[in-house]
Parts: sequence; structure tokens; C-alpha cells
Amino acid sequence: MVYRRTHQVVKRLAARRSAILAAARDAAADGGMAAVQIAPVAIRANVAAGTVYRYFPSKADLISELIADVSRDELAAIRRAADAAPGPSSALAAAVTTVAVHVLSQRKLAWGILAEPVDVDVTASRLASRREISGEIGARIEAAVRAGHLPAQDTALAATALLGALHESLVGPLAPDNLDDPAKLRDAVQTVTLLALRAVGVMDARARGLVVQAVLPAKALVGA
Amino acid sequence: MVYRRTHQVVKRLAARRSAILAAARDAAADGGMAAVQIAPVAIRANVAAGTVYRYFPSKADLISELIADVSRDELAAIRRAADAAPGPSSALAAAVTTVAVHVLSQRKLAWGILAEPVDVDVTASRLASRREISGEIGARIEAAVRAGHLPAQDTALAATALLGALHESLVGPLAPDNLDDPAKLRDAVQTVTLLALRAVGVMDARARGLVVQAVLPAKALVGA
DNA sequence: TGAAGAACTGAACACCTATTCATGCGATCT
DNA sequence: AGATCGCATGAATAGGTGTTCAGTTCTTCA
Repeated sequence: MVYRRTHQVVKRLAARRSAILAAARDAAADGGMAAVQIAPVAIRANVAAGTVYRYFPSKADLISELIADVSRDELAAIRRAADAAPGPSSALAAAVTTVAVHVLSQRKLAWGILAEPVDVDVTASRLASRREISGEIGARIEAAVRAGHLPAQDTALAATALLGALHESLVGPLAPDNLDDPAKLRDAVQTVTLLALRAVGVMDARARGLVVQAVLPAKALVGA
Repeated sequence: MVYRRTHQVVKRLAARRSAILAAARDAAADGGMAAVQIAPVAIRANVAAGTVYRYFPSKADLISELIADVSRDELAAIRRAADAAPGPSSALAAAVTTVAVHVLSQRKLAWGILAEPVDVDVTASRLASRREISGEIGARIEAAVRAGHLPAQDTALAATALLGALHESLVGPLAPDNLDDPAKLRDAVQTVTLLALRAVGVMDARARGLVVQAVLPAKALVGA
């Protein structure tokens, strides 16, 4: 008596899993990681609390997958933006701008993914998330160095520092709070991108040019 | 029947308060904020758990004071280093180097103060701490701008970004882990200081010179 | 010295939310 | 249809730590 799962059932199971993850993501986007509690998430996903545990072994696993999920999207967006740029320096500028725009348009989610206190241990997935993003930025810096546009440097450290600068200045507790105004938001993105490019050794004048170019395509994302 | 507190008693009370704070600081330096729990801290301070509550209304208050304390020391160190420098640019370099050296020499404590998840709400004191330090760095940037050494810019945002870069690259989860080696440590300090100076607009060649000068006096601190 | 009040103690309490599990329901296959 | 198994339910449980408080010890002052 073999009970195979019907295709229909398989689909429903997958849909539920997605629904739970989506509910968690919504909760995080709304109220930060603190709002990602089993019972509320279950309600959002239209399931019972116990059901969550049929899909995720623990809250830590749920949040870890959430982090991985968001991170994957972020990485894809960075790659897309950078690959569309005409050269290594532009690619770096585009990557940085993309990160800036993304974190700004989902500040609570970004803060939750990156640094908000959580009651379970998610250091591993946070670490992985950072590694991925930082690695990508590092690769873009490296490419620019190889192209002779930047001085030789420790690209991994530089990438990490850039991300720290972006995060702290845009979603950290000292971030300006009037970034809902699109103009202010664009200013902030430009400012930090400029800072970042100069940090890795782009000359001021050239950096300003790159920033202007990078912000153009990224502006479309701001609306999303 | 007026019962005045004897000088001796006043002194003992103050000593206990300090002892509790010191115990909390030790605990944080040892095992991060997670180790700052009432019962263990009380033991370290040689008092009972209940006694802690005669000095601090809640755990949140205890940790808030701890953060303020560390922050005060940090700010003093930054000012001392910057004021001893010969000019605005050197002062900025000295300030940045000081922060770098400090966080590196007490990484767990720094991480706890800055970003480690805590089960109570300490956002207010963390915010205040960041404001103070960032304000000081911002003032140094501003001075350098006024002296004509740096391009005009949003100094508050720049200061915040610099601190984010330092923290993320030196004590964040992606920080290099072999920084116990003094040589590697010095390299890391130099690298991030260079990054920071270039970020605010110091030209590469000049930044390298400033870094070398700034690291000399700061090296003494590494031993401490 | 002794009465009265402060300071201290630490075991018991309270609270909160992740996790479990006995029960019911619905889906699969003969 | 009916037998059987997996999935879903949600109320009850568990565990850990901040906080309280009745009792004890220490300090002050007449």
C-alpha cells in the first residue's frame, strides 16, 4: 500500500511553505524581526501554529530561510545591475547604488536581515548572507583594480567596509529619517555611493560622474 | 529621628554601584552582551541578584549605563588623539585610527555595545552613543572641510558612514579573524583608515601619508 | 545598648513565546 | 465504499531569565 503524494498535494504543500515564508517576510517588512513570531506568522499564512513546524524544524530555520531568500533576491539584483553597466567602474557604481536603493526601499526588512536583535541564533545565515553580498561587491572592486581603474588593495576588506558604510548610514539608527521624500532619498543614495567610490580610490571628479550614471537606471527601482 | 547616610556608607554604596557596572563590563568584554545577565553579574560583583535592583531599576538601565560608560571613555580617547594632532586632516586621521584601534582591542565589548542582540530595549542608549561618537567624527570632518582640505559634503552622513565601515570591517561578522597578530592588526587599522580618509575626499597619496603618521601614536594603545 | 530604619539576600514568582502532541480531518488507493 | 495513512489543528507544556518581596543583617542615633 504505497501512498504517493498526488501532484495536486505536492503543489499545495509547496504553496503552503511559500505562504509561510511570505508571511514571515511580510511580518518582517512590517514590524522587523521582532514581529516574526510563530503564532502571528501562522495567522498571516492561514495555518495553525503547529503547522509551521511541519515545514520548518524551528523558528531559527524559518528565519534563516527568510534571510537566505531576501539575500538571494538582493544578490540577483546586484548582478543584474552590474552586468548591465558598460565597464568595471560603472559596474561597481551600479552595484553599490543597487544595494543602497534596495535597503532604503525596505528599511525595516533590511535592518531585520542585517542586524536587528532576534531571540534565536541566526548568525550563520546572516554570515552567509553577508558573505554573498560582500563577495559580489569584492569581485566588482577586484575587476576595477585589474582594469587599472583603482589602486591595488584588500578587496574583501574594502567590500565589507563599503557595505558597513551603506548600512549604517542608510538603515542604521543614525540614518536620516526623512528619506520618504524621493528627492532626499536620491540625494542620500548619491552621497553614499560617492563616498563608497572614493573610498576604494576613485578620484573625486570621476566618482561624481559615475554616480550620476549609476543613479539613472536605479531610480526606476525606487518606485518599486 | 533623622538617619543620615554616613560618608562611609555613601562611599560604600558608590563603590557597589561601580562594582556592579564593572562586573557588567567585564562580563560583556568576556562573553558579549549575552553574558550580561543579572545573576552572573551579581556574582561577579559579590552581591545578590536582588541587590542589583537597588542600584538599577532594570536590566535595561544597567546595560544602558554600561553603554554610556564605554561610550564616554571612547569619546574622550578620540578627543585626546585628535587634539594632539598638528592639523585638521591629521586630527581626522587620528580620530579614525583611535576608533579602529579601540574596537579591535576590545572586539567583544565593541560588538556588544554596538550591535549585538540584547533581550531588553537599549536602542536609546545605543543611539546616544552613536550620536556622540559620530558627532565628534563629523566635527573633525567639518574642520577639515573648512580648512580646505576636503570637498564640501554632508559631514553627518559621512561620519556615520565612516563608523559603519570601521565597525563592519573590524568587528562585524566578516571581520578577519587573525587580528590577534599585532602586524595583521596594524595592517587592518591602516587599511580601513586609508579607506575612510579617501572616502571623505582625501587624495590617495596624501591619505597614505596621514595614515602612517596617525598609526604611530596609536600603536601604543594596541598594547593596552 | 537597644530601637528603628536602611540595605541586602536569594528563593519563589511571573511572564512570554517556542515547541509539542493527542485528536480530528481529508486524501489515497483497492 | 472503506481502510489506512499523512497532514493540520491549537490548547497545553516547557524552559529560561528578569523581577519581586518577606525575612535577615547591618548601620545609625538617642
